[in-house]
Amino acid sequence: MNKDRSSPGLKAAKRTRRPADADPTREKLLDVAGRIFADRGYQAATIREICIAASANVAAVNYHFGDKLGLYTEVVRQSLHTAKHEAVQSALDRLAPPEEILRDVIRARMRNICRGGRPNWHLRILAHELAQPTPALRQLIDKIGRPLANRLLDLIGRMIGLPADDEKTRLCVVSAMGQMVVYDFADPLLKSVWPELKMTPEQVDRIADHIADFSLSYIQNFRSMTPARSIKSTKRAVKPRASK
Amino acid sequence: MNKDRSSPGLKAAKRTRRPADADPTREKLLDVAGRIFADRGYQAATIREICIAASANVAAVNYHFGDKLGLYTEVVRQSLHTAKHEAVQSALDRLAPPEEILRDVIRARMRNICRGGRPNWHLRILAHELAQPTPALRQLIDKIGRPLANRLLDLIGRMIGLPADDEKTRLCVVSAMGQMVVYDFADPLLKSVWPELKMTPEQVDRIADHIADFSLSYIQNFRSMTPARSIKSTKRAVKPRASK
DNA sequence: GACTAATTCAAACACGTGTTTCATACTTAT
DNA sequence: ATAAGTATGAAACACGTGTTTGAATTAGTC
Repeated sequence: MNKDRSSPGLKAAKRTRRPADADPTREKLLDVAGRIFADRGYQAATIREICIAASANVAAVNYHFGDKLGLYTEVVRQSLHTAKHEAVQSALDRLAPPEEILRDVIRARMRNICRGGRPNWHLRILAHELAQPTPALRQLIDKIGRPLANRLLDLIGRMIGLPADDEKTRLCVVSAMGQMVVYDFADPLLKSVWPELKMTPEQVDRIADHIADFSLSYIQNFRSMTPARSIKSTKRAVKPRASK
Repeated sequence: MNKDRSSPGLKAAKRTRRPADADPTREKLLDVAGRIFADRGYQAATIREICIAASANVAAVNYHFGDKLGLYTEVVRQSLHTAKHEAVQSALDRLAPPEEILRDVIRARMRNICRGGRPNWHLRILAHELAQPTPALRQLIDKIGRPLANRLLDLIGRMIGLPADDEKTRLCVVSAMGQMVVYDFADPLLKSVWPELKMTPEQVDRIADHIADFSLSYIQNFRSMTPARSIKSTKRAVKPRASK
């Protein structure tokens, strides 16, 4: 509790060597911690393992970040400010037919799962947070989960002609997102029942296209299948069971 | 390592009171451990917490189950032998049109997520296992994940007229399963962007029907959209973009 | 080159964990 | 009632964890 040490973890001004912002051990620590937190989770990851991998002393974490949670939240904070999620956002800002926007968003999101063959650790941290929440979960939801979901609600709501907060709109958004997130959550299960799944860039693009096709098939036909629904939207639309 | 104690954890024959199979503390321990393991995960759950909740001594776990992992694997084993997943299996065994089978399977699976309002802890254990695998993961995959996936591959493969191991068939199965599992994996995220999601039995049924409609829309139209594909199956079918 | 602050290091600390010990109460068969 | 095996209880143990300490080392400034 007592922070009588100099503890530059919250240092406001470092006298020298600020411009390059290159504190080698601090950077190395963040880099290594990101990967280790991502595949072990916050609790299971140990400071000693991180420090050994970063060739740093155990006390380095407490010196530079205060404590373990400080290191973790800084890792999460940096992962949010990275350009990884920008592709998804920019796809949503494009001026194009909604079908194309949705397709591009799905592709951008899918490409984020694997970055050059290896799974992107930014998303695995979210997976761990959902299983075992830490104080960083709210931050993650507010910064990436909620904005994306809200934009998708608007987009798909327009496509099916229902308000964004209609239950049917939400169901469609969850259906679309569920198809995506299963690939970074259920990874061990997928590998087990689908050995050919290698997540190469080409295959990831095929997956993205499939998800877009799969989703658009229902979304694009929804309007024609629901006869003149009132704007206030009752609970459920008529079942589009046998559309043929 | 040395098990010189009597250690009935692996006891083959208990002299008395076998018929009722009612060892109170053992049963209580299993019951409590199931819930605690389910929402904390294997590592984060502590033996002391479990024993306090079960009004048992800390040594009870080691006495009845050998060690923590023994308790956990027994919890998992019992959760597999329970009747929870039978509804899903029996739905697959029905003699009915494939569309109805798929719809019933989805409904049975969705109803398993929430058992009377409260989330079913059997599935939350799987969620934790996928994030932080333990030796029990393989068991879970082999007993529930793989069989269900294989039957769905057959079912959907027949519906779209492609072999079960075709990439397109797998993509469709993952799309269907992804829509379901997102509801027990991304629970905190869903609650955040969809406050009205209460998972009442009625709403769960609506969700299940939606997932079935959403999936069948693509699956049922797939055949008519792919012109006479060769049996060996090229990589991708023609995009069913504008089916109207 | 000396002084000062920042940083690193090895060691120790405090604490929670799973596990074990051994004494005690209990149950059952003789 | 007695003896033997079963189950429980409180305390202690061994170990890994995050954290702290204080000295040693480095880097920057005059």
